[in-house]
Amino acid sequence: MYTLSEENYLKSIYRLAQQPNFKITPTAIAESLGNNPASVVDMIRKLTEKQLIAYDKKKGVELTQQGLKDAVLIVRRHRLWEVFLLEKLGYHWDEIHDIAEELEHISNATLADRLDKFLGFPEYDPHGDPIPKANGKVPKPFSVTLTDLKMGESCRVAAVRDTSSSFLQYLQKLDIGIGTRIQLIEKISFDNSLVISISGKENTTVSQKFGENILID
Amino acid sequence: MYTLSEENYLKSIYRLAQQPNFKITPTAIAESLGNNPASVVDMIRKLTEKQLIAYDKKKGVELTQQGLKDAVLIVRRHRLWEVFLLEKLGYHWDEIHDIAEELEHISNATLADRLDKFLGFPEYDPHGDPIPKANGKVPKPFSVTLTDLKMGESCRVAAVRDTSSSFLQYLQKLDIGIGTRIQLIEKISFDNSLVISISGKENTTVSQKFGENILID
DNA sequence: TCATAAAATTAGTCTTGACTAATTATTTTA
DNA sequence: TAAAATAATTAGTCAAGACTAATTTTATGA
Repeated sequence: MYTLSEENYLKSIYRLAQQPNFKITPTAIAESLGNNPASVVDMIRKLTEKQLIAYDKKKGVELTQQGLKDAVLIVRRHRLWEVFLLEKLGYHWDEIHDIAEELEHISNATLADRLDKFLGFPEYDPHGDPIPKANGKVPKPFSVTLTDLKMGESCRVAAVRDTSSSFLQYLQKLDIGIGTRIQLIEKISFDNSLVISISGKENTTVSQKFGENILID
Repeated sequence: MYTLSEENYLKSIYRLAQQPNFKITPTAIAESLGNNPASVVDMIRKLTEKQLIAYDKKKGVELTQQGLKDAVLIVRRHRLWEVFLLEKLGYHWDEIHDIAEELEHISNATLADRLDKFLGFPEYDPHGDPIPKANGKVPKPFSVTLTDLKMGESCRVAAVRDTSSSFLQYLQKLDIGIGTRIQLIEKISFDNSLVISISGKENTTVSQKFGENILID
């Protein structure tokens, strides 16, 4: 289909486009890929020529219909492989992302669909992100975070926003996974820290940033 | 680990080294990869510097201990993925090679071993080639072919030598797969064609070349 | 053994996708 | 609004890994 690089740019642009009202600038793409902005400008030119994106100084970068379709397919593959790695091969939460980064680029007309079937058509990946369907439809993502809870309320962890391994390892340490029950005990108004009870156990304090990265049901 | 290209060269050299008494020349490598000999010379230099191969004009190219170890691992990954694609995802015999060519390059310390376990530690891949073990040991390959059968004898198909999709598709047409029973009815002395009965059905005539590519038990 | 063919090698080029440094645009902010 | 800061872009470079064309080595066979 496309080169490794092209696919990574498409995916990165797709991910950035998930943030509502966010203007996708060359710098933003550069940061998300760890590349130099100059390199990004080159690739923007290339992808524009291939009609996968449109770039307008005012609006920033946008995926075209074709670009969106392709990006969604890459994300679909990534998330399906994550499910495979976790459920079938027994990897941990924080190990699967990097491997899926490589697996997602394997292109074969029916691979994603066969894998999807083999896995039982999962709707969400192990990080709770929605897995695009074969027809390109994307299940609704979770959007409420821990910080939206009211005092005393409890919830189930549905997904996480940050997927860095430092965050995922922190979660592991706190014994938090998909489905874990969390109750909000107190909000510290000084810095919006959250005092929570995990699975009914003793209270733990976490930062606002932490809370914003926990999506709940 | 290494670049895509480096890995492909290693694997190609390993495959060529399987043919006994075969001198691995730049031209041979070039042909097996579909590359230009000039490109091969460049890569021979590079791999020699990395101490993965040794090149001697008299002896040709040989894998060093390290090179052999790495090549075996790549072949291990390739063959394990082939088993996965056939057994778990339901691909056909002739579709899996090309996909495994991509999957084999995914490097993660434990991926091959986890996959191996998940598949039940298979000894041979769907083409009947031995799957190197985690410790680098390679199960004994099959070495007797259809042409070694005596008149009237029958056998089981254990593997195939040629893995081109034209051959594999021909096999599919003849309804021959791993495990299929074949009886030798007659050898035509003129051109060594073989008259065989597949799974006890009516007789079929195949060429000597065909027979040499069917490994049997 | 010498001429010819084949193989190996060298030299130089190309493309991809990165980079740095320099320049130009655009935002901020004082 | 002008100066300063930030962002975007251009120009030029680099490495990997392929190529072609030319040259040198090595084999082969008359």
